[in-house]
Amino acid sequence: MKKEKPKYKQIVDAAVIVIADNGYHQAQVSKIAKQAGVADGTIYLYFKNKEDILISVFQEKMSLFIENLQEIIQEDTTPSEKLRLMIENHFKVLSNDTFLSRVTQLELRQSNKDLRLQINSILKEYLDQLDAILVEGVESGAFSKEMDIRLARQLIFGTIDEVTTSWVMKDHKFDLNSQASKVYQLLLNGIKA
Amino acid sequence: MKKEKPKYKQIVDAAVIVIADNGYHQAQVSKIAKQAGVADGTIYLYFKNKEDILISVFQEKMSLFIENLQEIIQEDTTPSEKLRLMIENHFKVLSNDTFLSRVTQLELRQSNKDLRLQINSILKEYLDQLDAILVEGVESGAFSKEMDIRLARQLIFGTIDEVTTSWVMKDHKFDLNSQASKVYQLLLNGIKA
Amino acid sequence: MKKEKPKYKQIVDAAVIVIADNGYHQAQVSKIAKQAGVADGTIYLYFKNKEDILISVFQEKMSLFIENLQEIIQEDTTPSEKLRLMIENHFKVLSNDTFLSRVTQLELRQSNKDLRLQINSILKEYLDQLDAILVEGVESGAFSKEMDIRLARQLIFGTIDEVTTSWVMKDHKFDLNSQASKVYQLLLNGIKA
Amino acid sequence: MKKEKPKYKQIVDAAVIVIADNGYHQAQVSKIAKQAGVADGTIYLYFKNKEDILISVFQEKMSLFIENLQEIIQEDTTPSEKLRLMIENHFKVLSNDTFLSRVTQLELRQSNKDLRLQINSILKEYLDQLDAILVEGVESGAFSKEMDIRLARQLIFGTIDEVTTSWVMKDHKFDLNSQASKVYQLLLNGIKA
DNA sequence: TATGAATGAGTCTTCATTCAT
DNA sequence: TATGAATGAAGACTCATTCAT
Repeated sequence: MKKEKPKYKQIVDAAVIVIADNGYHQAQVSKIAKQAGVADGTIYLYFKNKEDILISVFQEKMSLFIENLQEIIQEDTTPSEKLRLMIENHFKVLSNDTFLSRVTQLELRQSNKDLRLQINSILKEYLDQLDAILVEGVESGAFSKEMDIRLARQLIFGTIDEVTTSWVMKDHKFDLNSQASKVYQLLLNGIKA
Repeated sequence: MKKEKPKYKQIVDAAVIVIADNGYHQAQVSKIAKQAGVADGTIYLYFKNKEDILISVFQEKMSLFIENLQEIIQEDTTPSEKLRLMIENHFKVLSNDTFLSRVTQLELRQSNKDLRLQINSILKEYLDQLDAILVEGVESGAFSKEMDIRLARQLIFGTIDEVTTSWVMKDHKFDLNSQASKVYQLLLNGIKA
Repeated sequence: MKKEKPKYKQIVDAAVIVIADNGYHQAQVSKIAKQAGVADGTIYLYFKNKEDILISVFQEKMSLFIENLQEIIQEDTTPSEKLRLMIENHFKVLSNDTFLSRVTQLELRQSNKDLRLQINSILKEYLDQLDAILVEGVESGAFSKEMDIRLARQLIFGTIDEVTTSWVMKDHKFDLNSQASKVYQLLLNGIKA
Repeated sequence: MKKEKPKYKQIVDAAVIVIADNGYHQAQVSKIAKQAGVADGTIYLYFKNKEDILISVFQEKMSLFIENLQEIIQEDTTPSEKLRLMIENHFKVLSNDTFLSRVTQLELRQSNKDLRLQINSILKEYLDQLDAILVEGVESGAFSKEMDIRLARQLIFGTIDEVTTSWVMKDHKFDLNSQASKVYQLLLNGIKA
């Protein structure tokens, strides 16, 4: 499978760096190829077109969130604790890779509607995991029975995303990880029973 | 002042329609000129460049939120009630102009970092109003004393924005206004004392 | 009408020269623009795309044949004489413009099937004129009553085209005009009553 | 000799099919290799470059005409009869292989001047055979003494080629073989004594 | 002989902006 | 003020050919 070949990963990683450094609109295929140490044409042996590179970037990096999240959910903890771990994990992954955080919070959002629809469908898996936590919480009585799951999801994801974007736009000047417990507390208040 | 001349408004309104109809990347200056009923060159008598048009679009339309919000704050109501009215107002303004909602939630976000920084500085006035409500709420004892104002602002704005974007991406299929009271309740829970 | 603007003709004439000099596959749009003395982008104010330039070259230049031919047919002469004049005219037009002859006999034939279908539909008007002469000749008894019009047209056009192409491929080394009477005699023998 | 190796013929036959199916400009080396069941690189063990493949296609397939023609000429018949048999043979060979007819009449003509010069030199052998018939006819008194051999050759070849191309462009909709006697008659009239 | 992954040169087209009128 | 014809820079993608295995 092509995704397991080293050059595939080489190019995806190069794309993250080039986009973070130059911005989405200045991330030419030739720059990505140069950063990856391959010829321009080689890109097209692994990706259908430029859009395909960007989708793959998101797909590959999103898995960092999702894989961790699955471990957390499998653990034998309460829904509230799962939520806290999810927020901590989200902030930790992005804190550890400021290149990636620029790309996901700022640059990739400059793509057109088609690309964003594709990104959303990748994101869906993450949001589905979040929904599962919320449903479990309602059923266990930890979260409010009147709660609208979709709204709660938008509350949580919207807040996390806004906090993260703000952190990136302020050039990572404050410590994102240390925000986690306060964000958790605010969100938990909103949804708890 | 140039902003009061009829052609200035003509061009800004034309830009909203063209961007909503064609998307950000397909909103060429010549299309905006045609929609506004002026020559391409005339645009440059009123705007420095294309970016200047887009900033002006945001600036002009943002005032819809801010003017209403000021009336609300001036009213003699509790901070919680002000928050509720602000959410309702936000949803109402966007519900009334689906063209505008497409433009602010989807299309204008495809701009580059510089443009978004400018947009953020316009947005700041709106967020400052929100901060004022929050401060008032803390001082009056309605909102939690431990609350971090910045985080609370991100909680509120992030959630409103996420709900709205989701509504636009689902082609306005559900009624945004009717979400207001549930969103208010969730957010209030998060921040109340 | 856009075809009357000087730049339209400037570009068509430039295209003939560039194609004749460099060959069909080496006739880049930028070369044509340079030869025409305009910017690359200007080409696209007058032509939809590169293919449109090539079709226009054929269209504009084909009219040289057709307009002359109409004068000849309107004259009060016998069908045989009309045929003779048509052949002479064909050879004369191409003899007078060796650039054009390279382009029509060699270069434009390297185009893909779509373009050639378009060229054929332009050519049709010319062949219709030829058919008219043939029909008139059959009716007047000058040409054989058993003659198949389509075959006769292919005999005449095929021969003229082969003679001309051969002249071009031999770098115009012999005098094309002086072949006219012999070609006429051969063709007339083939079709006369 | 490499031309007798099985893979050589495999590749030439694959090229005919690929060109007929996809057109000259869409006949990439990799498609030909795939159709032939060999690796891309293997092509270059048997052919110098892509042009060499195309020349070989013409060379190999042209022999179909020439070998038959030699048998006809060796027979003890009159020059007029030889001409008739040559026309019939030409039409028959192409009728029997519509793939080949597309390739020779339409696709291979999209090649550049160099390739066409090479093709012409291969064609020369065929035209030389035709010349021999014409000379014999003049000497035997069957064809006109004033006849210009080169013009007569262009009359005959140009007509046959035009009829055939027309048949291909009309998607082989009429029966080419049945045109032979009428074409023969027209041509004979043109050149007979 | 045979493979096929890698190479990298080459080009059409768009569109924000200008400037002579 | 207003016009709109003209400008020209910039970039994604293809495919014939090579060469290490």
